Amino acid sequence: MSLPSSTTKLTQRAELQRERILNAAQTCFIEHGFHAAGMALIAQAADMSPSLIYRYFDSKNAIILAIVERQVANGRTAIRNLYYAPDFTAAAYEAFTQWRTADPRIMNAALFLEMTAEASRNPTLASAFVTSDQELRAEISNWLSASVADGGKGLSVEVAQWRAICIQCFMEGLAIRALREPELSPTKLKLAITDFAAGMFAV
Amino acid sequence: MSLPSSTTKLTQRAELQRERILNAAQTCFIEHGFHAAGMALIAQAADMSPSLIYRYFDSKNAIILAIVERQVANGRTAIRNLYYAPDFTAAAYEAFTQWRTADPRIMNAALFLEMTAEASRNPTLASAFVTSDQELRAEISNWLSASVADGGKGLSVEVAQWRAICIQCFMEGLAIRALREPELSPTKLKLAITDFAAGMFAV
Amino acid sequence: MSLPSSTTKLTQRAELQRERILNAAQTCFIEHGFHAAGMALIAQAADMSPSLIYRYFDSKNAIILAIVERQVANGRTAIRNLYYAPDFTAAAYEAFTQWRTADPRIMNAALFLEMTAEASRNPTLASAFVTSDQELRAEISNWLSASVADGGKGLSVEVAQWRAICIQCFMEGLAIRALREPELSPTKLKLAITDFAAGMFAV
Amino acid sequence: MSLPSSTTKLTQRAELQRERILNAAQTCFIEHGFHAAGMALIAQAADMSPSLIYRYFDSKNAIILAIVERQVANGRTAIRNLYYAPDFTAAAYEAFTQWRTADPRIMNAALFLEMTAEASRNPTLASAFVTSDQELRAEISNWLSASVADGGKGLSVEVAQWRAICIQCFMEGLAIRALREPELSPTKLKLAITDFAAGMFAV
DNA sequence: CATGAATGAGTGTTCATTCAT
DNA sequence: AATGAATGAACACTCATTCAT
Repeated sequence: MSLPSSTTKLTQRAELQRERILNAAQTCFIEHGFHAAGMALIAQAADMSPSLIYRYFDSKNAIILAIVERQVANGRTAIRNLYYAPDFTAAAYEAFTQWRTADPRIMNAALFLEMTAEASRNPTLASAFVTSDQELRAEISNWLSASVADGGKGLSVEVAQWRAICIQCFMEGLAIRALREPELSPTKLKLAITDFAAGMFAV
Repeated sequence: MSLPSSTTKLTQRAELQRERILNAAQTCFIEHGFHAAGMALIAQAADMSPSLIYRYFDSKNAIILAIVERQVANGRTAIRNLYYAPDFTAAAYEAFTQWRTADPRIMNAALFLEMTAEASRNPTLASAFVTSDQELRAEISNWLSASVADGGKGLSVEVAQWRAICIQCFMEGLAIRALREPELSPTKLKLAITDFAAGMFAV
Repeated sequence: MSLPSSTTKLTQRAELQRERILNAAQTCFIEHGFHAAGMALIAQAADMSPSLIYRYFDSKNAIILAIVERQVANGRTAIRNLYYAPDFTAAAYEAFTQWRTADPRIMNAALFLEMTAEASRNPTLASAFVTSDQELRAEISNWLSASVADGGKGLSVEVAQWRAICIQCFMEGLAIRALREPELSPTKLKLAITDFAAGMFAV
Repeated sequence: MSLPSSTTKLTQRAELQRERILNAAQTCFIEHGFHAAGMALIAQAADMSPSLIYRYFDSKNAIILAIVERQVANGRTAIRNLYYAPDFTAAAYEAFTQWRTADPRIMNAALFLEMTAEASRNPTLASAFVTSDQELRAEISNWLSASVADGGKGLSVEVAQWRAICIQCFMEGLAIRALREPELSPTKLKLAITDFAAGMFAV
């Protein structure tokens, strides 16, 4: 029992270091952008030497890839918060707010947009996004078509599909608003969300 | 008469050169991203030497700034196409399609997102966007609150304000969709737009 | 006539720079070896910035390749000195001496050996050497089989072929001696050369 | 009695480890060259961790030095094969062949040349070679001047000295041929060797 | 005895920018 | 107006070496 734990510990340490690097990198990427954040800066943020990073990641690109993967996973939980919430407007407004956090566990808007822009040039990213976005939308669609008793909105399957697209566009549009107009009046924004939701949830 | 015309000609030529550079730069930025597109590449695309670019722009950053400014202006005309159009769905779908063009007169989605992400780091950009986006939204709002006879939707001024926010989010959300799921089913997308518009235009 | 000369001048300058770099690189390679001579050192020796080197050569490897090519060409003239000379012993001894010069127009022994060793790992080099060495040997062979009246040694074509191999081995063996025993007694060495030549030139 | 044996065992083990490292290093050096073969590669070839190597050698340079020393010793036995052999031509041709083996007990041509080139920059190496090469040549000389009854060639002591130089040059020249023209016709090469030997062994 | 973790100095290379012509 | 030549600072990355365990 002690030996297995020892070997596990080694792997755990490595995993811990990887996460430390990813968090540092993410912070740097948010603050300076993918390219402007050099390995030296990331290393400094992770409190280690640049060379050590290469023990855990093959290249800077591998770091970016790893962050993208992690964020794709995080994205799903972010959406779930939306339809598990009792008050859609409040939840969506919080989403708007959170787009600007630097918390590495939560998707950051600048990172999201830069990743998305990069997808138009990097096929690997592109196909990863296609898959993940379709799955995400399917989940939204399921929620909309579930019965009200089950916490859904009771829409027909067909309608749910269109509406899922609308909601996805709207929520991601909020990311852009969050970056370009962070001071956008909360009152008006909440009214807008409520209005939008009313249309989307109408049978 | 000859001298003034000569100086005017020079200025005209200068303006022409600036535009040639901006067009070349924009193409390069779309294809490779802001940082990966080097001055050498831009110069080649503009069919001139890199040094000559510095006669017309102080730095690479100034080029980016100029493109942003130009695009801010273009953005307005893009939105206008929307409410001048008889068929909103068709117009919005065309907007989705055009987000991916490389035509320098039309806003490109990758460029738009990269610019937006950059705004979170560059205060100059940020304030430019705040102003331009507010103006844009005001225009949408005016359209929505104009009488049907005048080509508007006859909404109350208050409601029009919220709806303008919704429409802005939705249309920009389409930019993200255009990049991440370019193969998204046109049929479903059009249905989604129609559905969304129905809610937005309802009195 | 004037314009062509102008364009020629530009090319001449570039060619001059290339040669300046090659000479500097060769000196550095001789003094420190291929790998230990960094671009910074070469640049310093050429009295220019490291980046400027990249205007004239694609990579450090391209520089090495260029030096090899140049030396392959030089090798031929070196051999020719041998059989144009009235006194073979004196000429061969001078060859021994010159193996250690740093003059970039003359093959240096350390460079020669390092290039040769590298050939066992780099196929491009390898095939370049095969060709050049065969041509070189053919020339020696022709010399040996030419009539005495024509400055040759009057050997049969067959014998000349073997002897050319012997001479090539011997002369290149001198390169190794020049490096490992630079203080080798000139007297004994000359006697050795004379003795060797007597055997080689005997009908 | 137990303790001494224990320490002896340790020393034996240490010596074994050193040889394991040297063999691994030599293989790597032959395959990749001195500089391109990193400590990590050598360690992997020796099936141990890079850090452990430093328990047995002070530095990478020390490993190179040790290999050189070992090869200096091996060189002597290689030459002995030559004059112990009944058929000089066959023996010399085999030497040509063996210049390209990777067997760490036998001198490899690429290694030999790289070491020799290095000697022009490293005085320690240089003086080691001077000594060893002189001894080697003395041995050849003794062989040539020994009576035919004793397996020698019966040459005068004076002539033997020159001829030894010739033979050394020729045999080492074969190393260069082996690297640059490994496909050199065996038939012609053997004829060349025979011809050369005839001249060398003539009284 | 043996290792994985860690580092600092160095590698070749790129690129926005300046300047003489 | 226009260019080729030139540079310095930065880049991602490597590697021989050390050290705690």
